[in-house]
Amino acid sequence: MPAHWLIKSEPSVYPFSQLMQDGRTRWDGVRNFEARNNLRAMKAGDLCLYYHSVEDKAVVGVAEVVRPAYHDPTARKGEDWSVVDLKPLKPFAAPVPLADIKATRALSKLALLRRPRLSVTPVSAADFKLLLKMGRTTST
DNA sequence: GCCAACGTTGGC
DNA sequence: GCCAACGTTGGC
Repeated sequence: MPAHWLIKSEPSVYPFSQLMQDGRTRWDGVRNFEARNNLRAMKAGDLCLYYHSVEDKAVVGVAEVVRPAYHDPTARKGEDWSVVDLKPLKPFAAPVPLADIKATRALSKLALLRRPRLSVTPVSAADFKLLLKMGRTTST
């Protein structure tokens, strides 16, 4: 059973469409201890909801972890940060806006709502499934 | 080890 | 563009 996560990116920095074009990317630049620890808990095959912060404020797709955590080559010398490699899986047929997530009682425990500044958060299997459904994206 | 100051994030 | 929230840093 793969675990589920939600990762955030500002679309002006690295949108999901760019991940689609690239086919694969190194998820670098995470500089928060808790987010880093979440990255380190990821396994190949885990599924990540891709959330666009700031400009879109919507979940826009699903990505898959293709390489588990390794040292972030963009970290300053001596600093201990991690990255994973991701590939795009599916764009949402209907992006799910933050406002809809907030309006959905069943999602009230979602870490995105409770820890809005954390860039890598775990998602329960049930919440993941519901968000896929809200995004009208059936299979991964 | 506490806590004030600072920087960053991200919703509004 | 503003500002609240919060993680991090550094002086004491």
